[in-house]
Amino acid sequence: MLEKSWLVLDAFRPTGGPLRLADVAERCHLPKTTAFRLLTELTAIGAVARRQDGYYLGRRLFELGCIVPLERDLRHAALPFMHDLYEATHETVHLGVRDGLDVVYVEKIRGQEAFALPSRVGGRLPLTCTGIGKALLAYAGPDLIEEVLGRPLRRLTPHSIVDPRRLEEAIGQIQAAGLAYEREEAQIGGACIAAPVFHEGAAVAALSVSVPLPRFHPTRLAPAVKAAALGISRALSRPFPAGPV
Amino acid sequence: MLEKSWLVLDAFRPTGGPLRLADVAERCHLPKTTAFRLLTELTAIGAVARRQDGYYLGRRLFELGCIVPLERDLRHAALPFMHDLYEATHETVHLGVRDGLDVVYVEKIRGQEAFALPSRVGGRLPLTCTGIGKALLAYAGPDLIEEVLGRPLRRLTPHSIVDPRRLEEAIGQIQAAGLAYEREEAQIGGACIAAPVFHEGAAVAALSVSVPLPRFHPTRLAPAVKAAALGISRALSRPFPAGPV
DNA sequence: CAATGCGTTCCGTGCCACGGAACCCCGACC
DNA sequence: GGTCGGGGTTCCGTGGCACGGAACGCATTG
Repeated sequence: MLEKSWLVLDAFRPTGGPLRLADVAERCHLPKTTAFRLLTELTAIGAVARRQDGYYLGRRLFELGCIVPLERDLRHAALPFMHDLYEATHETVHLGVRDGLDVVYVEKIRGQEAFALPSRVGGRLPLTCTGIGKALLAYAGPDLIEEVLGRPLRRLTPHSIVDPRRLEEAIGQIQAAGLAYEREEAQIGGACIAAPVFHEGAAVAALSVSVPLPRFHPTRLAPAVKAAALGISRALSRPFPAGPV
Repeated sequence: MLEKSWLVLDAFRPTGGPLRLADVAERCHLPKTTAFRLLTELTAIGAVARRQDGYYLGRRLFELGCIVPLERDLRHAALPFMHDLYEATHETVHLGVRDGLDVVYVEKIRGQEAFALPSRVGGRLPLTCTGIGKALLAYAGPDLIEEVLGRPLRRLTPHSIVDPRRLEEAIGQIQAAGLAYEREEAQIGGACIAAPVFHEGAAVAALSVSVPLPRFHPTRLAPAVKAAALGISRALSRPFPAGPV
């Protein structure tokens, strides 16, 4: 039952709803009755909310989601530096972590002249198609790099890197410079520059600034991104205040 | 099983972990074996993560929590205005909604000289002890006001309003001015000013600026808070872009 | 009116959630 | 070194309940 209930919750990706009973049943490949039963229970629990137009993910998920410690602690450390970076650039600032072969976006400050980006907090994109992902990959160690190079590379745009040799080359450059660049690999018309954030010698996250391509001036952005990432790394090496603020 | 599993997840409030098996069992009043079984399954699902020092809430909750639509849509609309307000004041900016008799904090931008506040995103505080809560209450309609006034009022500090007559008076003032003030009711040494955010004639959220008391100048803050809240209300009356950004 | 599609209820069946007891491991203490 | 206690893990009999097909109720459409 438990596994099925999470299947149901996942059916609400990526928008959180609204879904009708029949939609949920179909997405989960569950009998209608089972889906109904699960939705009813999840609604009682608060993990799902029912409105006139259908079911939505519910507040209880929001409340628990906010206290997931990894992401919470990382956000806590990173947000001041991200705000500084945002104030310096007024462009979209992202913080992401690696989970398997994906970037999971942990925080995002949208730029003033925001353009549509495929990223969202809590969302995932392939490591190999994004600045953050490549920065994380470059410092993830030889085993993971090997693994990634040994698989078909995913493509988000015609510019996405799908040639393992190109990727290997890019990784080398990232390792040399401590910075990752991305041009239209995740989004046509978009570019970004990313730097890894370290904790106890490992790259636990990466920080990026995303820009429309015509406005992309790497040499101008690089020092600010690097400084902010370094600031976060330093903040992460200090102990956290105990308990909730 | 489903209900018990959410009991287990709630055992991780408010910090998200670390908890040992025995802690979880005790908090949930469940037999150790049951708690172990549930934790093991939740770990397999990704809702809980196990580390050397114990169990934590897991990433899957984070990912789903980010797409809970009410909070997501409200954040999306409010964040630009909150950033503007933050840039104008450099103080802590909150956005909260009402759930039952609580404020649930939906977003928070921490001030540069942050001081410890009891609020956190995804957390709850009593309506009657906070600026946001009082703003929400004032526009929640007579039934809820009656209900709240008819119950013992909760206290967070010695300054918290626990006299129904005082609260009623405060509500009247908020309704007259369209602004709620709070002085040391939620936190000794803290103050804030809050304004409601409307959507289709109802106060669906409220926005506040929180300040250490010595720095609290309501007349200076009021126009900015009110303008930002109005901006959010306006943004909420416009249709949203469909799907994830 | 009939058909269709939506959600909801009913209930027989067999799956599995439950949890006490036993077990294993490790660290602390005598 | 042996014992104890506390942490977690495994085992398995039992009865609780998850499951889902079928039936039902309602609204809409042709």
